[in-house]
Amino acid sequence: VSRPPPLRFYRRPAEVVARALLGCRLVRVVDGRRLEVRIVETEAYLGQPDRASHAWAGRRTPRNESLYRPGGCAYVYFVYGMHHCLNVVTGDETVGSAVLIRAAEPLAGLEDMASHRGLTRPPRPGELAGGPGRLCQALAIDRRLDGVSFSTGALRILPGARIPAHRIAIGPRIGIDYAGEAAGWPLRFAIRGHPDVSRPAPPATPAARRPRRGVGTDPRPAVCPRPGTRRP
DNA sequence: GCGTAGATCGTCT
DNA sequence: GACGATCTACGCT
Repeated sequence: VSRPPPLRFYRRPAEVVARALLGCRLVRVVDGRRLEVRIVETEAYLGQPDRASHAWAGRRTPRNESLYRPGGCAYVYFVYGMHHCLNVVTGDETVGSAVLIRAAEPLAGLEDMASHRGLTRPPRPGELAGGPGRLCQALAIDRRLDGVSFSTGALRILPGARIPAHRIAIGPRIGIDYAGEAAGWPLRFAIRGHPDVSRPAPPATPAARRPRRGVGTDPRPAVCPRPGTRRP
């Protein structure tokens, strides 16, 4: 009944796609078994102008080659000697931009996901796919899926409920303190208050804001390039 | 609840 | 030879 989004869905600026992917479903077929999750947290990486991006300053190596493909395919990389991270490539093949899938809500195949994660006891909220490394482990995603299309095959994206703006929390990205000015850019998107989000979301209204860690509390300047512009 | 350390290796300098 | 777009266990409050 629901088909993959058209390729033009992906061939837009990364921050637009990052927001649009919230609520979409991710379907993984492995060993003939179907695993399904709903995307609840994403981060945009803008490519050349973005110091946190693997394509910063036009960097291009065998590892990140998939970033320089047209939007709509996967970029999977290996970090910290033990974890994989899944990205959705965005824009056209000159940009090097992508969206990191940070967290998802398990919908189907939870037993298999728990098994992939090495869990014996019942999973607590966020324990199966709350975090980029956990998500990849739960869905058995590794470098073998680097470059595959999200429209066909073993890893698909399907449309989901559109998340209204007031349900979306926006803040700086996680784990990129080395990125200078880009570290403060508001490129992390999450469904506000969702239990599977990898870190706390801010209060619903600015008036209710209290000192707290998480999306929306970083004091650094929130400035990032507008789509199509460049920055030194 | 919070902060910190250690794991572990592909990749690029 | 250094360093991660991370996760977990552990110690302390």
